[in-house]
Amino acid sequence: MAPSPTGPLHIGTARTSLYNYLFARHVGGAFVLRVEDTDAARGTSEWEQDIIDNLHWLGLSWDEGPQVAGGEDIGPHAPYHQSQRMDRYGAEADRLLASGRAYHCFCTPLELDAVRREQERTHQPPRYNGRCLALTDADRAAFAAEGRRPALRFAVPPEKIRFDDLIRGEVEFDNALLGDFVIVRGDGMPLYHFVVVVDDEAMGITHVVRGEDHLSNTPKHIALIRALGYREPIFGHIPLILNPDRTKMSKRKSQTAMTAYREQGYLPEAMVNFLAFLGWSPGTEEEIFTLAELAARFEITDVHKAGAVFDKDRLDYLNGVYIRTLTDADLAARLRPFLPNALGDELLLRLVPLLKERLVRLADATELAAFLTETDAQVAALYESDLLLAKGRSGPETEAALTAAQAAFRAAPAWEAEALEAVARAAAEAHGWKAGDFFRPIRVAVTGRMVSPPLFGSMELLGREQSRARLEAALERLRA
RNA sequence: GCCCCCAUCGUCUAGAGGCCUAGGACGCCACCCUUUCAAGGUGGAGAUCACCGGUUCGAAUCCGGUUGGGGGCACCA
Repeated sequence: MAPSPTGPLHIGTARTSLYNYLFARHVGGAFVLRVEDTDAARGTSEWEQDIIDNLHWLGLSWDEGPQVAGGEDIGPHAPYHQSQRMDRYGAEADRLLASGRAYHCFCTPLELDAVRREQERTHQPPRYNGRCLALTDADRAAFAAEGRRPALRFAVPPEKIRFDDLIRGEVEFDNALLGDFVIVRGDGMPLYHFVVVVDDEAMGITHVVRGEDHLSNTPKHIALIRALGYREPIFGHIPLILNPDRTKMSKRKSQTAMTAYREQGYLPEAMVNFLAFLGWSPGTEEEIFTLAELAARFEITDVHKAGAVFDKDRLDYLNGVYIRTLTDADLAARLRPFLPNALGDELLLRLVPLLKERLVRLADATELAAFLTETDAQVAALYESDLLLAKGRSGPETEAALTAAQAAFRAAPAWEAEALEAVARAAAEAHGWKAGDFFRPIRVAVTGRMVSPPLFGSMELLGREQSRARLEAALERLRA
């Protein structure tokens, strides 16, 4: 896997990494992480940090590569940062130049742009016109004297390239349709298509599993591989993850940063399960799998060819499923970052059973648990007196009901959910109200909200004093 | 424009010539359960398998074409 640190870990990159991981684990191979940081203008170590952190968060581990951002690379072919492998690229570029498979190009961006526009105007394919291929030594000397720094272009052999893709089967391209592309910039910086090929050889990469957006780059890579005398790896191009409108998933139209999902409280287990099924299925009706189970079942050749829309509803569903399978202690620990410190660990552990079935994302707990750490005044400020009214009931009627409830709670044998519920139900019946109607003003008074965790459990956790005080405050509000 | 890839319910998918009057899941609808919200249970709507031809006794599955969609064509990765 070779991410470029030009932004936070993208959902698509995460899925490609996952497939690489599953493939490598399934066949007993090595999963290699290489950082493609040749574009210094766009990449930052901050992004590398984000990428590595989130890959780890998903549970992916690699056999070779940087184990921590900024740390030392481990593996037999270190370093795994392209920015640290410049010597090798230089040497291989020289080889290509010496053998005549590549040549210096002195065209300026302006000139290239003009040519491209002219080609567009005359409906010609937009490719390099080969002008500098025919340069004489004198021409080159003249350009150099002008101060022009030549880029190195690969002279693409005009031949048909075919390869057997792990997922798509036999694919054929005609490289005669390609222009000679730049492999080293004028400033000496080697470019993607070139460094990828050099590194794959140097690192002994046998299988390249990447996004379908690279399918048409592959013939360039193969041409380069042949020119350099390298071994040809096996390629597999996985389908793209799509926006709802079926275009390639993008920041513009979807939430693509893995961090954002993590911050909302998606579980890595759910994300992995979800991502794995975007383009692959075990062929059965089972749908819940751990990473290890996926690795055991994953067959790269069963991966689909068509793109898959990122269906957030399904992710939400899966996340809920995973949350419900967590033990209370585990869920409490995972909930910790989403709740205020004022909510103690002991209280949190007692709260968890009340929340478990109600959470889609961990972050949903923030609102559901807020009533426990808000002050009585804050809670009272959350609602208007109208909110206390059960459907079709007046203020005085509700006041009477709430007064009856208050009295019932005072007589409760213990401040504990079951006892509270029993007395409340009895009071509701005595009052002639349906339980649901009777409970509504209590809920609003105690939590400040119409939606809350189960009422009596909530009151138990809140405690006798605060519950009574909030009930009293609501009563005052109704009298006013 | 050129090249390449793709095509089963709204979405993710099962399906490798007869088991398909196309199965599951999400979402949606209804009902049940129910203290709100959920969760759970039951049921339902939803796909002439993009279309047209062919091969075959038989095609969602094989072949060809059409249409539609997507991706790529940088001194980005």
